[in-house]
Order: sequence, then structure tokens, then C-alpha cells
Amino acid sequence: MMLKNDYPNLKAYKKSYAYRHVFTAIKEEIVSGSLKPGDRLPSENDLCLRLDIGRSAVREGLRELEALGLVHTVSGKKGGRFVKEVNPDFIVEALGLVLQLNHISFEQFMDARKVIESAAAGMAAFQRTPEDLGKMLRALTLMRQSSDKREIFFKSNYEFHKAMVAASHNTMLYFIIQALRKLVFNYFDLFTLEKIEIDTVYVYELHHRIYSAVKNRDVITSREATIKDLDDFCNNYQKYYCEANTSGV
Amino acid sequence: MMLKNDYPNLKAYKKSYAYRHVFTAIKEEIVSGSLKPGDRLPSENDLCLRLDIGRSAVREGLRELEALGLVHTVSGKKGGRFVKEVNPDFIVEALGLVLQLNHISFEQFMDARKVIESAAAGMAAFQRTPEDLGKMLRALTLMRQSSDKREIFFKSNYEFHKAMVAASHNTMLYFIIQALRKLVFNYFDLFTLEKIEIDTVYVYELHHRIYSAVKNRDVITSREATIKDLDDFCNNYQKYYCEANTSGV
DNA sequence: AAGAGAAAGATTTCAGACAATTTAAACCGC
DNA sequence: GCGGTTTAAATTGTCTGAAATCTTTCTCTT
Repeated sequence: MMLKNDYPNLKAYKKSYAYRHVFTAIKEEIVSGSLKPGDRLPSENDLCLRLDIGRSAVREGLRELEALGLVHTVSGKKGGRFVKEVNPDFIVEALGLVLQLNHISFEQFMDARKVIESAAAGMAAFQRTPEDLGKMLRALTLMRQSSDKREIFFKSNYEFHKAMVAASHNTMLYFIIQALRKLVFNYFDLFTLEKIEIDTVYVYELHHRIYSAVKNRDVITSREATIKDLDDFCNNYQKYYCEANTSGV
Repeated sequence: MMLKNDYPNLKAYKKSYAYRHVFTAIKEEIVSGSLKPGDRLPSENDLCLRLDIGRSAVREGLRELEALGLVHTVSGKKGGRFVKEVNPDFIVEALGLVLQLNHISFEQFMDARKVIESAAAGMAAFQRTPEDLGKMLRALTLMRQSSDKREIFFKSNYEFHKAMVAASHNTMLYFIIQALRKLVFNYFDLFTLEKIEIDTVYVYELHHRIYSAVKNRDVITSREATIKDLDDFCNNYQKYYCEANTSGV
């Protein structure tokens, strides 16, 4: 037997499956930087020719890349596959699955956030640069000015925390925390969030405390104020969540 | 025109793409629990018939599930797709991409681990139950007994930390930390790790300190000893990594 | 000039055939 | 009967060609 395979197959990828080869080949190009965010991948047919692989295998490989959030697909003319910006979306997806599959409660989730974000707050107080402080201050100022515009207030609150975590200068931590923040909106009852009333003056002052602590390199206060902020959020959520559950339907 | 679509299409999924429908449908079944870990999914052809969707679309949907680590594929007779145990593998993948794409250094990565694991150590000192202590003690005992067997020593070290993090009773934190631990071996120079010499008596005593602190609900010591452990690891790695780089090729 | 409609270029889907992989059963030689 | 070999079966993997769909762009009519 084994006549067909007497000679080595010219397709080097044959050690594994073809779709896997597509995945690793393109991932390599992205990781190495020869494909940058925004770049467009060759069309499916081009990839077929270039890699000497059928369309279905190419498509499956691309689908994996898409699932991992490295590329996104646009259909239609001028469409194609484009390399995505590095983003925490896949971490959000991954942690979201953990959340769902383990039926993790809101409290437990928030506990995790508290310890991680407060740690980042401590690091920020150590590592912050004047530029970091500038970004935080801009977001803070916007918070004060937009106390009557809920949307903008929330947005600048978000930006403040983003700047604060960035001030820790730890990219790993930054992505994990960003992912956890996004997760709140993806997996917990948004309707309840909508109803939460906020004392904008109080919230502003609390955030100003965080800002001052980071500025003064006061690790302790920076951590404590961050925990307080998340605690308030947690209590508010539960308060309104309970009210909704005991009164309604 | 538009004669064909005068009547609503019976395929409800048509709001989106077919492969997406496959993905969400099966993900739902897994999340809801009607498909449990170890269960086998219907074969590709069955899914084609059941969902009234072509095979390539079914395969692309399944490929996404596989990329997210929800199922794994076995080819051949008796093969098929099987639901995987909930595991941190896809978090590892996600964080690994962040690591690679941002060219995060070993030091920065370890800094992130330090703050998160020490936080978990603090929580463990609060939350630990007698059962948790039992698991930690078993791993600790194995460490002492296997001080001359490097493999087993490392393994029980790993188990000790696993038990410690589990004692925090925070599943979210548990998965994140497990993922970070695995990441070390996936993305940093393993050869250097191999060469690290360890003072097993010292390491044992440090871990015993962690154990005692958790047992005595001593949050501060629990955190500090955990940081010390990671610091040692970090220093050892860098020491041998530097030696390798300055002496060899 | 504006809007409807056709064309273009890409992805999406489908159907069907064939290849590869793995397991299980059938078949032999002894 | 036993052990090894061959064959068959079930499932995933791959390839191909055609058609459908989606979005942009151009064109033509009004």
C-alpha cells in the first residue's frame, strides 16, 4: 500500500488541518505587525490561491479569527475582512461565558471588580504621570459640568475610570478591567441600571477624592475611594433591583 | 420585482446570517444546561436537517463555538463535537492575544498577577472554610514530602495556589487567576523556567506562612506572603534569563 | 437634479462529491 | 479460539461551482 504517500506532500501545512493553517498564518501576520489594524485581508479567493487551499477551509480559518476578535467582516462591495484594533472584546466574551456557565452572581462579580480595580487605583497613585492627571482632570471637569445630563455624566465617569486605570501603566490590568466594566452592561439587567438615581454632586466629590489621592500619590485613599465608588454602585443596583422584583409582576 | 419575498421567509433566523444562528442556538443549549459537558452534539448532517441550513454554514457556526472553547472536535467514526468542561482556556487565549499584540513585558505581566493574586489571598483569609484549609494543607504536605522531586514539587505548589484561590470563593477571580497562571507557560520562555534552581525548604516555609495566615484570618500576612512568592519567582526568572542572554549565543 | 434601477464586487449560502480519520466488525491463517 | 489484517461504516475535512445576498457605485429616466 501507501503508494500515494511515498513522496512527501508539498503542502507543508499537511501536518495539521488546512483551516488551522489559515488561522495561524494570518494570526502570525497580525501579531508580527505585517498586518496592522484597519488593513484589509486578501479576499477569500485570493487567499485560496495564495495558500493553495479551498474556500471552505479558508472561510473556517477566518471564522476562527473573527471569533477571537482579531478581524471583522464587512459584506457587500468594498467589503472584506479587516484587522481589528486590539480590544478587550474577546476577553469580554470569554469572561462572559465564565459568568454565564458558572451562574456567577452580581455581588460576586462586583467583588472581583472591587479587588482588581482598587489594586489598579493603588498602582496608579504610584505610577501616574502629569499627562495621566491631565486626562483624569478633563474627565472630572466634564463630570462636574454635565451633572444634569445623565448620558454625558455617565460617559465622563467611564472616561475618568479609564484614565485612572491607564495611569497604572499596566496594560494587562487595563484590558482586564476594561473587559469587566463592559461585562456589566452585557450580562446584567440594564433596565435596572437605567432606573438608578444618582446624586451627581456626591459622585463628583467621590471621584475628585480619587483624583486628589492619585495626584498626591496617596495609595491608601486612592484604593479606598475606588472601592467606595464600586460599593455605591453595587448597593444602588441591588436596591433598585430588589424594588423592581418585589413590586412588579 | 420582489416576487420571491412577498411572503415572509419561514426561516426565522434570516434576520441574521445562518452560521450565526447555528452558533447562538447551540450556545443557548450549553448555557441553559440542556447540553452538558461531555455531551455529543448532533452530527453536521443532522444539524443541517434539523436547522434547515447548509453544511458549510453549520460548520462555520461550530467552528466559532470551537474557537471560544465551548466544544471540541474529534474526527473519525465515533467522532463528533463534544461539549467541553468549563475551563479557563479561552481566557488564556484572549489574554494571550492581548499579551502578544501589546508586547507586554514579563515584569508588567507579573505585576498584574501580583496585585490580583494578593487580592485573592486577602479574600481567602476572610472566606476560607475548614475544607479549603484541608485542601491547602494536603498540597502543602505534598510539597514538603517531594522536596527532592522537582516535578511533583512544582505540581503541588500549583495545587496549593489553586486551593488558596478557590478559598476566596470568588469564581470570577478564580478563573482569571488560573488563566494568568497558565499564560506564564504559554507565552514566556519555558527553557529559562526549567533552569531555575529552587530552595525547596525556603519555598515550603513561605507557603506555610501563607497557609497559616489564611488559617488565622490574617489578611495582611496572607497578601504579603503571596506577593513575596511571586516576587521570588519573578526575580529568579529574570536572574536566569539574564544569565542565559549574557553568556550564551 | 433626484430617484429608481442595474451593475459590480465582495461575502454568504448551498449542494454534492470526494478525501482523511478513526472505530468497529468481518475475515482470514494458524 | 486467537491474533493480525482487511474491509466497511460514520464522521469530520476539503474542494468546487453555482446561486443568493449585501452594499456601493454608476447610469438612466423622469
